Amino acid sequence: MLSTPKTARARTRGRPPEFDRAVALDAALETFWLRGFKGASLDDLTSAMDLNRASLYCAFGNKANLYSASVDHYIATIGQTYLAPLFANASIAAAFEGFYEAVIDGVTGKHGSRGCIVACTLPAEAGVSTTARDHLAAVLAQLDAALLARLTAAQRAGEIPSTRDVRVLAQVATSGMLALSIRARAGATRPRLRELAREFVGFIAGA
Amino acid sequence: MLSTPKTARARTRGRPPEFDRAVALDAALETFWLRGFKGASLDDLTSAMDLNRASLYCAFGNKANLYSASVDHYIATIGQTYLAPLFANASIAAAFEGFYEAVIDGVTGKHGSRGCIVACTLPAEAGVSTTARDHLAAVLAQLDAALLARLTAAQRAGEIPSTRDVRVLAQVATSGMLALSIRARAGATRPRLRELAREFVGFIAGA
DNA sequence: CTGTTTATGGACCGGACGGTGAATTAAGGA
DNA sequence: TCCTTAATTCACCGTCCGGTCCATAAACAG
Repeated sequence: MLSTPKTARARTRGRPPEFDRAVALDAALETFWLRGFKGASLDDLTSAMDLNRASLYCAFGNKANLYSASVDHYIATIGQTYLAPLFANASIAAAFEGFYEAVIDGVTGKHGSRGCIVACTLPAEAGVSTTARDHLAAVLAQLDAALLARLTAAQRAGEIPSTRDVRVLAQVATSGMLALSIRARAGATRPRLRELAREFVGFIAGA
Repeated sequence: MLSTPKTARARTRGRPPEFDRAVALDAALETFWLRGFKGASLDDLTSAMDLNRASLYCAFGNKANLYSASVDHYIATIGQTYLAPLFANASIAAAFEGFYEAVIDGVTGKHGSRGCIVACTLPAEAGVSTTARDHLAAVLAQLDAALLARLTAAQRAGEIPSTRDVRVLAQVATSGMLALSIRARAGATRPRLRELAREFVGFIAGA
């Protein structure tokens, strides 16, 4: 029936929704983040989102779509807070210090150390779902690209030798984030994570 | 009834098992590796292990124990093939080249790119199960320790400056493995993984 | 042989799962 | 006002889930 799952809120016909899509996605993200895709039941989701099953189904299609939308929501909100320091700092060292500090803040949140939903829950699904695998690949590529942009800028500014392959260096920087995420999930404390982050910054900035 | 789940195969009374525990664990590992803990049903497991539900339950207790045993089995078998090159190569660079090459071989196996069961399926469970979280922490610490042993040997041999903190460097080396694993799960090809591994070797060996 | 011990095969259980249908309600359009 | 559209409520469905029970089979001890 509905070809597009109402992404744009185009018309104002019919009964208006009683929920805020962004707020609902926040709650879904929280749930998936902690429990993973398979571990989050529809009961978990509807109670966290304060939403009826039918409403959820009408708004997001099904559980897999909701998970996908939650991951995208994560990228668009929390993920951006990770990237913000990159271009808010002049030196490449300060930029990546700020990046990793923001990441550590994100993966050791107020609700406990949950890591990152991408690094900690998507890979499990990627083994059985090709769409999850493609989603994981796309997110990694997106992160690589953002970090690469900052690195190339630094290289043009002479902060990084032109002999260095910044494309691979961006992947190393992404690796640091993945590792911080998994270690946070395993219970590592912030000081330990900061030690690790500092080492990555040293490598990237060429200490 | 049974206080100990028959870990040691002590006596030879009663009907002998028709299955080989190691072979059964191999099959369980394959299943969990691909599908994750929640994604692998008992039907999946029993058919892969060619084992009856009751036999499985008698031998391993329950699904969570079987998963835990599978992860340990992974460490004891495949994990060791990763570590073997570390001490089989004289130079620190060659040692870690061999290590990452073995890792890449493992995470891009003949059954497709599945990454590593630890990096790709354990973190998802660590969000809801404290035993899974502790298991993840223990495995990471174990890997850190193994890599640290090689690094300290290299430092004593003068290959690594004494000013370098090899403890953190070992965590960096582990990070490289985690990243290779997740990227393999996302579908990265071997040449791309080798590029990344080479950069980590340069990082560690101080190229 | 008989009794004991352990593994096997297969049926079975209660519950949780993802998803659906029908009736109701609230808004805009004519 | 009446019709259309869309969101909400709630009960419901078939299936799959992890786990258990029981009768039977195969080994050893006596």
